[in-house]
Amino acid sequence: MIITLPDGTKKDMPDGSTGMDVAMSISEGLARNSLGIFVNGKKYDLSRPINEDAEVKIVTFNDEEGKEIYWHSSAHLMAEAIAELYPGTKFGIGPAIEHGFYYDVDTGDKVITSDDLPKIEQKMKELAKKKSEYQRVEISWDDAIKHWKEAGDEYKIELLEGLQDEEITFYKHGGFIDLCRGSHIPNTGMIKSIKLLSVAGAYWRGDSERQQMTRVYGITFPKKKMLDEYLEFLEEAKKRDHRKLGKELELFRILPAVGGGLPVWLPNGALLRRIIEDMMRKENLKRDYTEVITPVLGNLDMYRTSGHYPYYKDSQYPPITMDDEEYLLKPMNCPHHHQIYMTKPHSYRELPLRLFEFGHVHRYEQSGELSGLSRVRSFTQDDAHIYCTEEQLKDEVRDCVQFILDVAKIFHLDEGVSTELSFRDDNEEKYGGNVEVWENAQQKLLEVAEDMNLDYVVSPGEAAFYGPKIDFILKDAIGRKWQLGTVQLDYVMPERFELEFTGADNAPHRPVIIHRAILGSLERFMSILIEHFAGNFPFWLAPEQIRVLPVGGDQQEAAEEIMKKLKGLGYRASVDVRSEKVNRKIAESEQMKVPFSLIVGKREVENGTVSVRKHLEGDIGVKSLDEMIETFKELNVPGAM
RNA sequence: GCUGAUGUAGCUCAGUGGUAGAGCACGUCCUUGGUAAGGACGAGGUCACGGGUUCAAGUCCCGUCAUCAGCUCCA
Repeated sequence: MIITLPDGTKKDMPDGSTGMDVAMSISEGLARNSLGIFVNGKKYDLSRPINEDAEVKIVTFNDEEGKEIYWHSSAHLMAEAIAELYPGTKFGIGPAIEHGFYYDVDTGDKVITSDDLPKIEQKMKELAKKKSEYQRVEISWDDAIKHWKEAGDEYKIELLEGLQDEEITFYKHGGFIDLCRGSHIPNTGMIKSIKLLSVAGAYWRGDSERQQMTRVYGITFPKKKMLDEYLEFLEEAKKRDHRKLGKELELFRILPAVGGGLPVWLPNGALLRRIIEDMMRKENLKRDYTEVITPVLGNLDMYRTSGHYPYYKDSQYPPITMDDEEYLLKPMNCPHHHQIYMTKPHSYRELPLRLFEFGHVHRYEQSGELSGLSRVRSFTQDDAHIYCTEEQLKDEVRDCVQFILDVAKIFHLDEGVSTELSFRDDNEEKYGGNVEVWENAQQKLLEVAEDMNLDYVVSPGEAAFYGPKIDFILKDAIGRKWQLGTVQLDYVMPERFELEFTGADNAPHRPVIIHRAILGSLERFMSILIEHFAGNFPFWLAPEQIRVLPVGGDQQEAAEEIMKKLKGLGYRASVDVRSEKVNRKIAESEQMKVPFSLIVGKREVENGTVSVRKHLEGDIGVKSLDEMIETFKELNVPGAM
């Protein structure tokens, strides 16, 4: 048979050769590190014979698919350990996840807690050392059912019932056997470094009506160094947690007295937010958007017209009734903007009309969902609606995409931007508008993605009910991905609100609406920004940019003069005149992550200079104040670092 | 919303049924200093809230609220 490798190389190998044979034929090193093989796109164990001509791809831990196989096998190893330690345990599912794996287990009366993790971890290490081979066993459905009935595991039986017409396989290693599609790594000995991370409750099949099982999370690596790096990454993420930094840097607080999910902005945070808003306002105006302001309440009928009410009742605050009229705390700005569009007749000459607003909305998120600034009940979107003609649509979408990319660059979030095109799923009925219009719109989005060279994936079934969209996924400084900007096409609202413009033919036409947000919600964006910069904001963003520190009492006046001069030039400066040692003042300025500390002692006063300490860099020497002001000027620009 | 954990001074946290604590922050005073925390004294508490058990509750029980982890949800 002919085996074709990913680089196109063809190898003639005997029928029945295994993935391991293929790996061996390439190099011994590869054979040692391979975790699985894809044969004509299907996952195979390395020990499974290949019986036909095939295109193959061997995967190692460096491949996403390799990690998936490795962690899935690790989940089996953990299950074996749990089964040995807690006989009678029933097992749900145990997949690989983005970082590691989990297994849902039902240990009956004995509940596994985090205190038990070291013991399980230890057992896994013992079992791994045995280098037990993972063996694939093909079995009939009836025999499979029989097996799990004997084992008394109703979860596996339920899984099997959903697999009646499929090929059933078991995987066996050491003393453990599991219903599993595979594939797996050759043997448990390849799992070297093991860390169990946490336990949590999880519903069987994700259904909150059903049995809650214990989900045990873990991660494994082929090298200890990789585990150490991962644990370091977790530490780093913890250090950057915006909830912790938000408190330490006095940016925001969530006060029980105010309410869950209702953050209050402290002076530093309010400043930071206004800086971002001012920058965004300028960027919007530059791109020919016009700003509008609409109230946080709106007549309920308007939301009935838009179709938002009552479908999304679950996430809305209950309506307020006044003078026999019902009002809703607005959960989105769209209908308000449509009403603004409707205040006067429009000519095709006015289009595209771009309305933007820092729209303050309220959504009643489930209590268990609330988390810092990432998920709140009161937040502000940098929302905009573009009313345009079908012909203008593509250009407008392209401009929105460029806008998002430009802003990502300003915040240094432009490395590794990816996008998701959310399209309709023709098997579902939730969508408004007709199919051809959708097809056309989706085609346009695809074209934009292609033209602009976006890194994109298409996700059918992820579209909003009113139209397809492009979502942007940005990567922060430590590689975590966040969904931020979104551009959504809408053919439904113009119909519902009967929006019109007069064309060149003097006849009424329907505009198309683009919904777009660059940052999404200011709150969420700022949580990401805080973590991205670890609180070390660049000069132009820092709420406090410069702190002047007199060394002794004699320099107090000179220091105050400097502070006033800087403030006069528009910088956010302060002075620390307390009768503390300069060491102490420096320590506190550094803790608050102020970008520049200007130390003013006897020598500096005499020479009209300042001794400059830059946050994260330390003492950078004595400079003239004018020279520093030049530096500040260069740094006080959005995007500068 | 569900499961579990947590809730003590502004912050971080000790406190296993018997007089509410520490460090930092805060105030006053001393100290006037040179690149990450000088000293003394002082003030500060509805131990989240409500109920219960007990001679006695920060501590045990129940409920509520909030926070955290995970699940479910996120138009």
